[in-house]
Formats: sequence, structure tokens, C-alpha cells
Amino acid sequence: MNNLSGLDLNLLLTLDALLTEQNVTRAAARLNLSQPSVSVQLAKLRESLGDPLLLPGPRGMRPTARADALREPLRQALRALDHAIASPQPFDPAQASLTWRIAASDYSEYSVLLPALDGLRQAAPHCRLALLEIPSTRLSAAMEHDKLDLAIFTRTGAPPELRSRFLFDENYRLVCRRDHPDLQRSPDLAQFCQLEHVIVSPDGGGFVGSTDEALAKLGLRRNVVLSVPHFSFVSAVLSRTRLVAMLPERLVRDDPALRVLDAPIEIAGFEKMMLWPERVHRDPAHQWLREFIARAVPAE
DNA sequence: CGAGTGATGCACCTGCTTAA
DNA sequence: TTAAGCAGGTGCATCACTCG
Repeated sequence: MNNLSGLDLNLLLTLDALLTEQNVTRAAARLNLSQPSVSVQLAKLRESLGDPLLLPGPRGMRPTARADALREPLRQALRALDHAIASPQPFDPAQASLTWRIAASDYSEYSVLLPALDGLRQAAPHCRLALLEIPSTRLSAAMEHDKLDLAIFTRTGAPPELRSRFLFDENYRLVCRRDHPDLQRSPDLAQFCQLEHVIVSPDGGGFVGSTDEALAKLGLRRNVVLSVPHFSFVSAVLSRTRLVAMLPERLVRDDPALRVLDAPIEIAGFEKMMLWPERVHRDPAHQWLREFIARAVPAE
């Protein structure tokens, strides 16, 4: 590229216009510049390329042999550059071969990605998904460093600098095994507090959740005896023990081994969102993936 | 000779970069 | 953050040249 290092590449557009029009005034009009401006640019081109390029002729200018030789290669190069920086082509999922990296909890995998997975495989058979577990505090950094394309997360706690799209509202329900001896119907508040609860604490080791905060406002406490980091283990625990749990409804409503009951206390649910960085906001492949997931996830 | 065109100079403006 | 410097643009004027 040494031949280009001393050349203002914008001048190549001027040269192309001059070779097309063979007239400085018309070239200036084509470039939306004034005639003196293009005249100065022509002088710079002559200096840079060491050739007069265009010589005064009848009704305008005549190109030199050097300029004539430049005409077609220059036009092709400018066309190639124009193509390279043009708007990206529409994404073709049937032909595309790439890997999307998505951060999701096991709940998000089950409620958001599982409904989309089969359709995704059919629509984009050569694409792969990598699901990662990344704490919310590291989402932005991972996306910024091109290690993550998308996150399935709650609105609460979502990094504000990320783009987002609402997916659905989720509610907590009281869940126990189908033949739980003490829970043939929804318990009252006192019984609810006496039951042995399992809690999901993604950060690990926590024994207090939104249910406990709601109870505390009434001056009550429940009996949390087990804390686990993942939702998927909870259903196994519930189906084999007398433990109960407050779980997102989508996680348990299709499980025949479990009974889903109304809790005797109102617990705030959460909004499930997709989050992504500005870096991929306008990328056709990522736009397609986000749209596909949003359409595949049931609103209810 | 007049019209059209390119080249050049001048004053001025604007936007960007850089140093304080 | 701000001021200074610089590059590049504009409009205008003028000159030289070519052509019908």
C-alpha cells in the first residue's frame, strides 16, 4: 500500500468524476463542490501522481495516457470499496454458518430457549448455540469483549447500557410433589410458613428471596431449609421429598410429578428480557436471532 | 470578439486536532 | 474545557486560453 500512503483517498473520487465528465465544472457539480475546489484537488492529484492527468482540450479536458490507463482500474476499485462499505446483505439463516453465544440461567434455558430450539435448528441448520452461565455483573464486559452475543435476563438488575427487548411476565407459584400429604389444596399463611421450603439462589448460599421479603412486611418468616443454585435440581427435590418451593410458573406447569398451587401471599413476579450490546444491535444475523426467539416464546 | 472553461488568489468560514 | 492552529471548503474576482 506504499503507493497510497501519501495520497488523500478522497481525491480518487474526484479523479473518477473528472475522468467521467472530462470537465472540471461538471465534475464539481457531480461532487457537490465548487469549481475552484475541484481545480485545487486536480492540482493535488497531479502532484501526487506525477502526471498532468487532464489537459485542456475543446469544451473541457482531455485525459492523458496515464489517466486513461487509470480509468477502469479506478472505477473497479471504487465499486469494490463501495460494495464493501454498503449496507450488509440480509441474513440467510438456511445458508449461514456461525455460532451464537447466549448467557442464560437454567430457568431461561427452559422457558425461553427450549421453545425456540427446534425451530431454530430447522431454520438455521448450520448455526450453533453456545449457552453460558455468566453473572449479571459480568454481562456487559463479556459482551464488550465479543465473548457474548445475547443474554436472557430479568429487567431488574439488567445493565442499563445494554439494549433490551421484553419477552414475557412471569409469576411465582407454590409447588410441591403431586401426592404431598399436607397439601391437597392451597395452604393458609400460617401453614405456608411452617412448610419446609427450598430456595433457588443463583449466586449461591442465599436463604432469603422475594417471598421472604413479602413475609417480613407482615412480620412473618417461612422455614427455608435448602438453598440450591439451579432451578433444574429443585423439581427433583420436590418430587422426592416433602419440601415445597416458590417457583416461576413456566418452569413447573408441565411437570406431571408436581402440584402447582396458589400461594397465600402476593409475590411480585419478574419481567424476562433479552439483552444485547450496541455492537450487534444492527447486525442482520443477530436481529434475526432475536426476532426468532421473541416469536418462539409463548407470551403466556 | 464573445462565451465557455480552467487556474489562481484572496478573504472568510467551519470543523477537527492538539496543547495548555 | 478551551483556545489556537490548520486543512479544506466557499464565493468572488480575475486572467489565460480555446472555439464557434
